[in-house]
Amino acid sequence: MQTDLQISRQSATLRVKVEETLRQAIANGRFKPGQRLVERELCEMLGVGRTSVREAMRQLEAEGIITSYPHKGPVVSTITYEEAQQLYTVRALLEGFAGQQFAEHGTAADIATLQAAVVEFEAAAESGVGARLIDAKNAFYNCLMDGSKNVFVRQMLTALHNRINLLRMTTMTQPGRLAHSIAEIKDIATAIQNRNGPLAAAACKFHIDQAAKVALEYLRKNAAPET
Amino acid sequence: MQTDLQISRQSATLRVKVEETLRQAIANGRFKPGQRLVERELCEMLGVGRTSVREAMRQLEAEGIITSYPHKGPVVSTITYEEAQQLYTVRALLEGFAGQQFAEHGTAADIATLQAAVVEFEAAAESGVGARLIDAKNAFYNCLMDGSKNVFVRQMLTALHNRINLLRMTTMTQPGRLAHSIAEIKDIATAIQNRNGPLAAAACKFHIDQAAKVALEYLRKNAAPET
DNA sequence: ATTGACAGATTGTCTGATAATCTTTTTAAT
DNA sequence: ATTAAAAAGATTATCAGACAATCTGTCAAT
Repeated sequence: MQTDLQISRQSATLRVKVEETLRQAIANGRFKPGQRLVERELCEMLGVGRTSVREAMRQLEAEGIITSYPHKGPVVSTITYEEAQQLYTVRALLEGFAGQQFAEHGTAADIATLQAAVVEFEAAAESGVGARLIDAKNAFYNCLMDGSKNVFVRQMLTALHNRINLLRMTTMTQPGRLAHSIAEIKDIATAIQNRNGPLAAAACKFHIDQAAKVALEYLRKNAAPET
Repeated sequence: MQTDLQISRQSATLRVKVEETLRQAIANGRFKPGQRLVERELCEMLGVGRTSVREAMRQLEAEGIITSYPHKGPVVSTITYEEAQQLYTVRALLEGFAGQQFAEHGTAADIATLQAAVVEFEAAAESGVGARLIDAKNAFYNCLMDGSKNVFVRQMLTALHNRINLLRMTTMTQPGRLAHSIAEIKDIATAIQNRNGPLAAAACKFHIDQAAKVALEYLRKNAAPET
């Protein structure tokens, strides 16, 4: 008797699918920050009615990845240098917390999962396949977020990740950064495995701060403060 | 030439007004947690079309104050004991951060505003007028949030406050709690004024932890784990 | 008591229409 | 020619009506 027999869950209201599609399209750069999202075009492009598109917009707007001005319609959100700074700051705070909680209250199974994610991350890095690396990274962060044992922290971090993605600046593309990144992640995992809460928090913060440094540096150089 | 001359903000698309109205109605208990929000009823009640109501729903859903299941419609969110715990935990974390930032980077003007808020809070407490007390409390927290100088922290804390409000349990109704509350708030303000970051953070955390203790205690007693 | 069919209620989604508002172009005045 | 005012065009905001899909409760049959 299998415990998990889910029929392909076809339901998931159209609107949700639209949300997912658009979120994805924005995350992978199909729609770029600043770009207008014209209702009618989206309807045609997606083959759905205005209702679904408009409701999905409200959701994405609430998530912060699109911004809309009354009577002008939505645009993909842009992030200023200052906002990026703040984004990374609060991310460091929350992820540090998650790391600490993980270290102090995570189950053995949680830790095993985290270690597996680290291993896969290394393998992915070695393989050089971009998509695999991204998946591995997400798996790691997902595990870490769950470690907080706090739904709200998870929600907030997910939202933050989505918004940081807008920077379209996979900090890992920076030469040499990847190696450091791996080392930092291993430090995090190690601290957690050793049940050292404060050290885990510090490692998380350090990791994010390093990523922030690279991203902000890049942002400053390619500063494009448009309207 | 006045720098701020806002005409009654007539614009604010209908949808936004609906959001505000409903948020308010939920915050003050007009709609109680668990209660269904039937689309048609809301339309009649508010005198607006389904479009506006549905889009407002998506917003409130994203904020977490309503929850909706496909084909069953939205209900005012309920909060379990564990969720309440988590809510207060992350609130303590963020408010602690805000307090620390305030102490370390707040301007003299910010501090003056905070002090004024504290004074008004005391006066409001003395006056015994409930509404005034609530306003004063909000003013204080608003000021504190701004002290973080971080839009995202502000957004997150606002969202958290809205959700905690669902508990419909103004921790201050607890006998004797108000006096403690005032003392704690004064401690926060003092630490900030002394530019003592860590102390300010600790004071904020302590304040929230105390509030959490009262709220959770109350929740446990009146535990009503419905479906 | 359990099952199954049926009716009623409500949501999900589409379409068309109209008003409100922004943007651009054209026209008019200096 | 330059600037201001007016007209046109485009897009959003909102409503209303319709229909399918889905949930819920009722009631008879086993």
